[in-house]
Amino acid sequence: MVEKTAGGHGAEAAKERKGLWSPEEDERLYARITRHGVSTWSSVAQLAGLRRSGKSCRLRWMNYLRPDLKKEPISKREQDTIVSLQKSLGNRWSVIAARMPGRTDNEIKNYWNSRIRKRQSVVLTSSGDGGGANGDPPAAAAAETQHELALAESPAGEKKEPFSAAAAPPAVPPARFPVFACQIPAGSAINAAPQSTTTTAHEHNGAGSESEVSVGGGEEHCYYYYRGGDGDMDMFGHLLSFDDLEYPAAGAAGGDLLMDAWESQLYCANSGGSSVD
DNA sequence: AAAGATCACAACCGCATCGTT
DNA sequence: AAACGATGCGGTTGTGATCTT
Repeated sequence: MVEKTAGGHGAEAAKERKGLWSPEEDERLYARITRHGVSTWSSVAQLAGLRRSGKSCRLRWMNYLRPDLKKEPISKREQDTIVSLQKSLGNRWSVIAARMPGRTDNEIKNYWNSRIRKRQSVVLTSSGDGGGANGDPPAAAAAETQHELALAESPAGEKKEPFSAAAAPPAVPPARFPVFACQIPAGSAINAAPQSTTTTAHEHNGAGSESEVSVGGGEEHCYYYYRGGDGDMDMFGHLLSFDDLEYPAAGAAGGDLLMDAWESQLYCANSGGSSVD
């Protein structure tokens, strides 16, 4: 249940709100962070006039408001990667998410828990108890489920957006994060390239007018952001689409090494610093 | 058409870790 | 070295939407 008094004034404003975020709260948080960055999350909550904990603000930003998040459903390739990485890394969702630009640990975790794990348990159950009561031959059931696993696409439903992040100016990550910007020509391949030695932390100006190009590699956390200035986040998503990247077949032997190679493609985009126009 | 069941996702909670003083 | 506060992470729960009967 969402109170409709978000951000309301008055003496009781000190009382912390919980539950779903209202569009107004989202807007306040988004505006605050894009204009001023983050010193500490508790101060963000306070300065944005939100009756939320810093923790809650951080979570909302990381999982929902961050402009570099992908909006489209998880693709088959991404699903394969999740399966592969979960197999090699276990439930280290943040590590898995770090290898999947635009996806959050929470999103991946939810995806795993609600779909993949469920399907895998079906496979195990089917093969373990002799096929179940519905008469499906176990092998066929397993195969069917595996096939489903392999082909499953996310349901078509679009995520609901309380306000249009896409209409907002290109935002920048909070100041305290390691920040690297990558600008990649539309349609260009992203190749494994020698790591740039240039890493430029960007200051937040909130105006989206910056055009600095920086490429950083080997960092555990990496933000890419598009500084085209027209606020087109779809372009952003296109440029950095997971499916545009070439990577070794998931699930192949030596997954970690292979994923690292692939990861390096992600994090070491073509240098050259061409801009996006 | 209505009620109940199921599903997907957002958010919270508690603990661990890290950085600062 | 210890204490404290902030942040990060993974597990779990709550809520709204959708599907089924």
